[in-house]
Amino acid sequence: MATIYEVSKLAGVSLATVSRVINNNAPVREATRVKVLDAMDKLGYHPNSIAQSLASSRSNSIGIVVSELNGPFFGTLLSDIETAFRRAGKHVIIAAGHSDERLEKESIAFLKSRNCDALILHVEAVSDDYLRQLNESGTPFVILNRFVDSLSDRCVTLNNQHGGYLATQHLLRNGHRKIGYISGPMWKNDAEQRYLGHLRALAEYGIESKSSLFYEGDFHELGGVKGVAALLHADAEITAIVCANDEMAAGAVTTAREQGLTLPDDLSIVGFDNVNFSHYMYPKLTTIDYPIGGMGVMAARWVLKHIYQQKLDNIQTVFEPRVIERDSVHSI
Amino acid sequence: MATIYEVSKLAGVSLATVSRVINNNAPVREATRVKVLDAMDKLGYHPNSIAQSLASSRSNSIGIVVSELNGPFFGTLLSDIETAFRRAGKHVIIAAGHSDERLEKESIAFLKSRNCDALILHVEAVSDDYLRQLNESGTPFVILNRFVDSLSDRCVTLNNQHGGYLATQHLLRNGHRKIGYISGPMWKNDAEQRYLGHLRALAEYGIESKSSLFYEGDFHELGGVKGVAALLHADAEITAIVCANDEMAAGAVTTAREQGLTLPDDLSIVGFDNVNFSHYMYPKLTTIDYPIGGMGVMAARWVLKHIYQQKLDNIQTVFEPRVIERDSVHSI
DNA sequence: TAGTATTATGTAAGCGCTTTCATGTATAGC
DNA sequence: GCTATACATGAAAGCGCTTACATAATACTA
Repeated sequence: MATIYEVSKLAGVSLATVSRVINNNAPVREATRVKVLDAMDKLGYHPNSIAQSLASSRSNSIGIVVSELNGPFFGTLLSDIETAFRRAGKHVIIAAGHSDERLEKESIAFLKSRNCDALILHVEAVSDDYLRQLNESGTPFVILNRFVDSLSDRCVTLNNQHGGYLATQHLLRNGHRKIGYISGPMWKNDAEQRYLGHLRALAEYGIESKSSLFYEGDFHELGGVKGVAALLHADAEITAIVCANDEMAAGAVTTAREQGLTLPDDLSIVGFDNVNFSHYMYPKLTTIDYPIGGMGVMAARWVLKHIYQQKLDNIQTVFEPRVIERDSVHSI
Repeated sequence: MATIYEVSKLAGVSLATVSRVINNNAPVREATRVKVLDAMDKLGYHPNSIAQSLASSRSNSIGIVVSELNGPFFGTLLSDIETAFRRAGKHVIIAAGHSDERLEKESIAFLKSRNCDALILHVEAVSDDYLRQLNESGTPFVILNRFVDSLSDRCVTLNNQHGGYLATQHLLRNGHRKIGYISGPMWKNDAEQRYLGHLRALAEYGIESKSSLFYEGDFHELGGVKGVAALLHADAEITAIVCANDEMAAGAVTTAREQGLTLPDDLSIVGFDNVNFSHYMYPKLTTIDYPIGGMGVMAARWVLKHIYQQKLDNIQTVFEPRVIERDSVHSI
């Protein structure tokens, strides 16, 4: 592998000059630039990014921690983030936190030891305090889907409460009054917020919430499976269920059908996230759109702007959900 | 950030000794080691991985190129690869090739410029020759889901042909004789192999293949949608369709139902890949299992063994598919 | 106990770049 | 034509490590 030294030799200039044309960060006479470019070409030279990083203390890498690498939700997120960064010549290093405090911390430590210039964090288990502390420690980061006081400018969030509100409102508007709710784990902020939105919609229609209509699931298929079973058992007159994410909705649909119900006639279901399989389902799932890709891109833009000094405007930090009407809600 | 120099100062030893305890690659007296460890602890020292890489010309990073970052298939793959490497203290850099020759080459170039110690490639558009050439160029790599002559020891593949055979055989065994086939793009090796397997099964039952029963799709939902439409139109007596992947199967199911068919009674469908949403479908999809996670892990083991000298045995290079029976096939 | 083999540690030369500072060369203003 | 100013280039000192190679300390042999 050719080095900058050989290029400078061939071009008859100094190392510094070659470096300048590589980085294009200082004036170089056109003729010189051409000489250098030619030499690089002739040698098939590519800068050694490791050496660049060491000398400039910039790794051009961004660490991402998400809960899971698989799953439709994070796939979309990662895909869009990667595209945004690669376009800028940066690369991403990805680690999975598995919604576990220890693993999340480990992932962050790992990424820091990798000299990432910045981190994008979708973490659920670590505390706000930990994040505030991390903020002191040097490595800049932006937080996805979570609002942390005093770090608000680095948080890219969805208005989860409004999403929960919309889901239930949609059912209410379609005439449903006995509405079950299958929640995510309530210790997760987004799960809590979505539920709060649900309650707000109920309240607006003067409907009182009953604990028999609530089931705390796990954000996975199984939660939906157990959830419908429990809900239907507790109150046979339920006509609709909102599931706090699409995976649980998938489990709910399957189980409801297995119990002999026809969907959506006997039971309406609305999901949350608008994950890509939601329209492969039958009936096609009515759900709340979570613009996760756009949020990822926005996080990337934040990094590009604040860390790499690209002049970008309009960093949007709060995103709004909206309902995607498909076939899983029956009007009564 | 503390450096090795400060550690050596505090511990009262030389840089070299500190390096030795970090890397644990040369004898150090126990007392000395303890002194050094203490000093590191006191200073909160973490080695700078960039500097380590530069000095050792080892980046401890592995580049992965896949077609897409989203999609259930690659999610599983990436997840398992990441886990395997992180356990070994390595990290992965991911790039998307989008099944496009230029983008795939670009991704590879990008990863090489990032000084990856090795690459794991799931590429479809670049030629075998390009890969052989790449092999000369220095950066070692392993190829996923593709067999390249003269690089066979670096190829981790699925027996796609056998998969195609199994899919059709399953239908045949259930009494179907008029079987449509929705293929992936035939220029893709796996699509071709699966189709070959299909033909073989047909031949075994003495059934002649008809072009009216074949549709070349795109491996995406749309391919399935158009595929059923075309097939049903060409031959109304079709009783079953094999789709060369689950996404097309999803499109096929939806469209068939929209055309008024009851599944699986009127039409049986089998997919391929056993992607995670395939059992969220209705009817739950009978499909061919593609052990993509295991294959990814095997690729990782190859790298660990050959590049990082871990002593690992049993690198399996060919994986076998198997049928996953669910509810989308009707016996006649 | 001298002599040799081992083990433990230190010295210093890089790895391939970036960047500050100094120097040199054109251009402009008068 | 001469100084002031901007532009262009080079020299050299790192960035924080690893790793020969050299040397010192210890163990083993006869």
